[in-house]
Amino acid sequence: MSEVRVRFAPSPTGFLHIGSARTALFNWFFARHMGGKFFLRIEDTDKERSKQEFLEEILSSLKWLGLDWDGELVFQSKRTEFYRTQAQKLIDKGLAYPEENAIRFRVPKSGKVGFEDMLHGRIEFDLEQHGSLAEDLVIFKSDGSPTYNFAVVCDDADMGITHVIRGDDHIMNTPKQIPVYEALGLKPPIFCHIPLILGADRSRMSKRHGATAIREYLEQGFLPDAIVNYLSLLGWSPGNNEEILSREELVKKFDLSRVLKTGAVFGKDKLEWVNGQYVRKLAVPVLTDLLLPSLKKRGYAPETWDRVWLEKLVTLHHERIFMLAQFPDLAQFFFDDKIEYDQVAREEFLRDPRLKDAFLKYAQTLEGLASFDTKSVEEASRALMKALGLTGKEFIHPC
RNA sequence: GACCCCAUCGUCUAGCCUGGCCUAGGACAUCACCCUUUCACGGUGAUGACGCGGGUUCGAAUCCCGCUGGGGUCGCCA
Repeated sequence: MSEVRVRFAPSPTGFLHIGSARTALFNWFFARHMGGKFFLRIEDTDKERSKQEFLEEILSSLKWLGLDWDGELVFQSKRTEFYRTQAQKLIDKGLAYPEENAIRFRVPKSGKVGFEDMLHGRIEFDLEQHGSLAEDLVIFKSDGSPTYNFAVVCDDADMGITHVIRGDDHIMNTPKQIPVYEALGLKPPIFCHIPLILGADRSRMSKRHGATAIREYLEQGFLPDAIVNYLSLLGWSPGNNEEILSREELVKKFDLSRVLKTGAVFGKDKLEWVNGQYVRKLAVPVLTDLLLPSLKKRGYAPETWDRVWLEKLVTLHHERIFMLAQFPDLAQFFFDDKIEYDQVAREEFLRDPRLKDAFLKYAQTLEGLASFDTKSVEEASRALMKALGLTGKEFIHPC
């Protein structure tokens, strides 16, 4: 088989959505696994909604996830002449016609249109009983730009795309695109419609289900490798019980034919667990560097703090962090003396009458220590604890 | 509504193609216990699923049909 060529084709009309990222990821895995090419095409034919900031956001999110692409970016907005040439071919053949300022493609009105989907097998549509397929397809809008369904066909063929891996919300677009391929005398690619990522109510994931933009996960302190790992497990599995897999292992094991046909609910609990697994694998100096931004965001200036001390602090919390942004809350007592005490904790832990003189005694005990080191502090603490008749929990929380 | 897709624990999934090894395995979450002077990490265990009904077969989670349920699409948006 010839070289595999796939593409991810986002529209710069919003941030990179977690679902789109998963589609991009599966394309990328497939390309890298097969030793093929992964291209990026920017579908910016909607002049109103396409924004430069969104394009930058999408590209930086892809880079953050480690999804590198081959070749130059392809901008649909720069290829209008190409689409126009293609449309003219159809007009010349009598397969398309101008209507007002738009151009419509004459779609076949009877018979069947079908295709062999890599995941679903044969999917077929009966044109006579399918309402939305009956109307002639607009391929050029009256503002002079091509429509999605037309530009996609022209580009996928022109770019030599061999496999179109996209969300299954595109299944109904496929019977619109296939006749265009045929009319243009082009060979359709292999289609593979993968299920969408769902929210808790099993409808396609959107803002009301929680964070959907990749950048939000970055801000909350998720690690890109963890996101990649978690996303790869949504709708796919290596076939055994392995769950924590490195990027290299994923590329090696990824098999498009093992992708599930069922939509998967995005579960933050498990993502957090996966992220925690990755956090624990990090070396302390590396983790410390990753923690700096969250500290700065809180208004602290960690770069002025003693590095050795900071790393000790990070070591102390290493096992507790599952999202980087938690750190300032977790460790605030060590670097912020202006914090408010926890009212609930106060009620829960300070009511015990046995604690009455505990603070004073503890302070005296510590002051009387010959040397202030881990061993003697611990021994003195244990002794006092025992003398007061307190358990570890009763003693540690208040003191 | 029409068309299309889908259907294993609460969630992510293994098993399904190539029926028997499945009294359905793993993970997250939950609960209990262990470890631990707190929390957390780690360990052990518990709860928990083949949507329903018909077939086919000696035998079905696995194959077929129907039903039900859920989702998606019906733009000069992409």
